[in-house]
Amino acid sequence: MAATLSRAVDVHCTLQPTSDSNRPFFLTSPLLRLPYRRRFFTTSCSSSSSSSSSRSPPKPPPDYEDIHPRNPSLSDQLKSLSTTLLNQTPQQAQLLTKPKSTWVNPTRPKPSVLNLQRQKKSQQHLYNPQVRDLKHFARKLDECENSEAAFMAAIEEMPHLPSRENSLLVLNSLRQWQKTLLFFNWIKTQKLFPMETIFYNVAMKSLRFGRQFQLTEDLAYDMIDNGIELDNITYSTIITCAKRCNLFDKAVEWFERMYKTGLMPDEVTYSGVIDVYAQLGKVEEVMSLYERGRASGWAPDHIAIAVLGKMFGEAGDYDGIRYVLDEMKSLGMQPNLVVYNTLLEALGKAGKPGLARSLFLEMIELGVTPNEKTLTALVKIYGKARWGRDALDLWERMRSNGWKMDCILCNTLLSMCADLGLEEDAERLFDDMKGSMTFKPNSWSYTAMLNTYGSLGNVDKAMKLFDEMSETGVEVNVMAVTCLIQCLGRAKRIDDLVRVFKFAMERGVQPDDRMCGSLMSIISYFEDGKDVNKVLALLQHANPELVSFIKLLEEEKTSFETIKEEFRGIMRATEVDARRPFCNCLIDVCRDRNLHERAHELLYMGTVYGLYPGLHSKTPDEWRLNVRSLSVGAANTAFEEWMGTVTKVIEQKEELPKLFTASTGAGTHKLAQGLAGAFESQVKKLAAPFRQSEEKAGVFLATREDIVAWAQSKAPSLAITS
DNA sequence: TTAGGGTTAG
Repeated sequence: MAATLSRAVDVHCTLQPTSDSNRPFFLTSPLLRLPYRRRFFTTSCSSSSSSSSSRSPPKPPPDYEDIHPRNPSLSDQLKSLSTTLLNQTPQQAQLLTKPKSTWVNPTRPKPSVLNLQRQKKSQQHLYNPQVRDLKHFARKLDECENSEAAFMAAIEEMPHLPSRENSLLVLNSLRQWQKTLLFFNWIKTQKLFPMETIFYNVAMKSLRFGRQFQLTEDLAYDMIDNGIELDNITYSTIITCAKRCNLFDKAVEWFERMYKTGLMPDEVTYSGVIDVYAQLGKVEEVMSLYERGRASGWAPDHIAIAVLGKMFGEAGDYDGIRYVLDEMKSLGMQPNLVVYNTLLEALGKAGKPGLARSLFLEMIELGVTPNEKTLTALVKIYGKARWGRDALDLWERMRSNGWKMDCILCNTLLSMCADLGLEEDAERLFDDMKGSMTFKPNSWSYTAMLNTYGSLGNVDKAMKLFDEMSETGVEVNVMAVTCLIQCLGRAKRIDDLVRVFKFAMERGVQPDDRMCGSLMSIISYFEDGKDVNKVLALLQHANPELVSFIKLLEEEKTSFETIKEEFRGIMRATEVDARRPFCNCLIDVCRDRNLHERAHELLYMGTVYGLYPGLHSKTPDEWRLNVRSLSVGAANTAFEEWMGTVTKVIEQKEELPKLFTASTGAGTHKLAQGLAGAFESQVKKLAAPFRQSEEKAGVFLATREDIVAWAQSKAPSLAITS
């Protein structure tokens, strides 16, 4: 079986990044030979543990796409743009065909992908003495019944003539998109003046607020049909409307259309589109657009910078965040509150609590007052990092400075209490919230409290709180139930667990993958017996396929081919975030039942499907095994597999590094709690020569010499042949 | 503040 894992590792490390031929025009253009791209996108696949390795995905198996559905490729999306559309404007066509000359010959214009001059809004807001009457009228229209008849009756009472200015004022004052549309159509039929772009733009803004993309697009087609000019405001409104409706392909489509008509985006439209790609996680495309804009002389503003920062945060990409900070420095830009908030959040997601703390201190020093979002980000970071002292210092600072709190911040503080096991602080805040007029505890607050009690094993308090939640009319949701189930499972109170589960089902709670994961982990606490069957019955209700799969794993005659096929089906049907926990639990279940071979097969499958990125990494001097995201059973399986591979390497007399390292983590993360201890006993069981590092907790080390001696002691034939 | 873009919760 050792060979299976080394096969999987090979799959990870032999693939080169995708070639330029598949990239859209702005990536393949020779215009783009810029530092960022060199640094980030030509990194060849390496097995080192540097952050670049996360950008070198393993070669997926043939059915990978089924399990990880992707958005349509950008090159497909932008094919028309690259091959035809841009060529339609002579200047741009020249840029694409003769790019070099634009750089070497300063007399030629600089390549441009955006208009540096932002579109001006019209300055026609003259003093209108009828403003009050018209706004009052708009309010009445908003309040009238949502039917055409009621609207037509109400419109009779328009206090002044529906002149261009008066109509525009009313249109702009309406809040409900239905009314905006009715009023828009009405003024159109009145034909008192020609409909200009601004009327469409105002109407679209209202439709965007109501997330009505189809109607927005209909208006745009109406403009095209009637020969009314679409300007940058129109396009950016359409694009952001599509974005808000999660119709990213539509956003790209309208951006393409804009170039097609020869209109150049200004910085607002441009950063809007960059955000579209950022939200799709298309980092390369974003950076290409960004760098091309920069090459055109664009000085990005706070909004564009925040878009980049958020994108790198979502990707957990610290190098990217550094790039954003460097960009700001070179632009001479001082971050504003939103940029600080975005970067704090990003640093949290990239796992850099210390840098987040420094950035927060810098922001305070510069006199920027944090808001609820700033504090929420920081509280979350300190909680997840288990930085108790920093968390409590910050909380104290919040109190003494009288910084404003909102419901999300309070709930984040409660979650932090759960992370840090601060029962009394949580109870105090929870009681304050109950007494507050502004925000009462909601299902998030109850869930955080259940988590606090759960993490401390305070089962009775958790049960009592759950009763209170059910009685006070707070929505009993799947997350709260899952927290309580975890707590009851750990306490092995299975009958209570069954009761809670049934109650939740009666209340209409829909089990999700996270809940199934919890049930499965509880199954792995027990080797067999009545309790397991009780939990299996619940899992059967929540996810029958999973129970069938567990039974299949337990049957000796099941072939590896069947396991592979069924595993694929299970993972395909599972939410991305729950796939690794599922695989971990399944491995644990197998090991508890002494099905070690099965456990290895599952680990192999999990590795092939990319559930354990960074499990193995190699440099010439050091081979590492990182089991921090694995359960105890999965970590033990991975360790056995690793040692098997190493033995094989010794057998084949291939080169070995000086040092072998296994990281379990030191127990700051919930999953890692106990992992180091469990790992140590596994090492002892195998008599493997790993010792805990004295400098770094949760790291185990072994030298080449020790490993070779150990392997030879286990298989004397190795010693004879060497 | 009155036609367009960015930031908070399992």
